[in-house]
Amino acid sequence: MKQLDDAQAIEAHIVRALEEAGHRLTEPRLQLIRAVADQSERPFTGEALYEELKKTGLGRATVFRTLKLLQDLGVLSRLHLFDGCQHYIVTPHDAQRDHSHQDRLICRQCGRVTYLDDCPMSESIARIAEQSGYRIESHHLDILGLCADCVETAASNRKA
Amino acid sequence: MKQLDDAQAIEAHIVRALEEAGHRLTEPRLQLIRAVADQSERPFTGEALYEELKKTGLGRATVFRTLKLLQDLGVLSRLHLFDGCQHYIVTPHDAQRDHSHQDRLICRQCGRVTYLDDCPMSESIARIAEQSGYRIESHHLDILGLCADCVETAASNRKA
DNA sequence: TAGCAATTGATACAGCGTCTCAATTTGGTT
DNA sequence: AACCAAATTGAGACGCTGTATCAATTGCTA
Repeated sequence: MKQLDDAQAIEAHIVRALEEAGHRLTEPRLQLIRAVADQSERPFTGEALYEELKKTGLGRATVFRTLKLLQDLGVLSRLHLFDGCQHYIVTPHDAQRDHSHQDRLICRQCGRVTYLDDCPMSESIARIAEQSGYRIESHHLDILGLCADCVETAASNRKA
Repeated sequence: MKQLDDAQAIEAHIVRALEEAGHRLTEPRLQLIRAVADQSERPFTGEALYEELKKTGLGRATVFRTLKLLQDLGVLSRLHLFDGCQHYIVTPHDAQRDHSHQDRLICRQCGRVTYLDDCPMSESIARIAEQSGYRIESHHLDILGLCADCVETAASNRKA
């Protein structure tokens, strides 16, 4: 399983992606990037991020605009959970080159997201393409359950 | 690959699911179910469905309420595409018992959805659980590409 | 350091549903 | 067949998650 980099590395990486794409690194953007990098393993909503950032003066539009920009750059992804589609999360660094897919484990209790480092689908894709006639371009795999920590918590709560 | 039943079978099946769960089969619901069954292989939006059904007098709230009800019963699912999360589609009959997962092929051109009949993940799940420590409960696999028809159309357009 | 495009914030608006509530319909019951 | 209680409906207000507009501001580059 993949460990995400620390907040500082993620921040630097997002900043670089932004500048390489020819966008300006403004104060509001930097603030947002910092907030996002600090949360890198947990999904967050745009609304929650706005609530946090508006204290320092950021506007609603700026928050959502920047989220969209970072999605377009591939450094943020969206999560589609049972209770809605409004969650964002930092895309792992090396998944960004290969836009073709993402495979992740999502904890329904605490929201933690863990990325698989080797794709369990790689061997099946060719067969599925042949059987179905589809020209396959990408896929998304979300595996849902309880992470190790939450399993443990649940177990000890049951005992107590 | 799985062929969905014809519209009539789907309609009957949804009606049965509704009644078995103790809900009433009203005229508005029947109209909605018919409209949905006719579209069974294609995703549709709530808005489009409402546009169609309001001609016969259905209200907006009824349409969305019924969509939600049918989702809760498991006979409708939602699709999360690049351009949003507002698409619904009929869940294949035998995927309903086993709520634990769905595996599907989605054509980005025409929207057609095809369901896999054997889950390509079944062998990987145990290993992933072990390596990650997660207690895995379900998963969603969406494979994106072009369906056979759309591949062909694209090819003949290129020739012309 | 001046200039000008990119960016911002305020605010109105849009898409997709959901809530409220009075009126209607349903399925079961006499 | 008419009655009844509960489920359902439709109209329209509302809510959440963003987007568009536009004047004011800021960052890069000459």
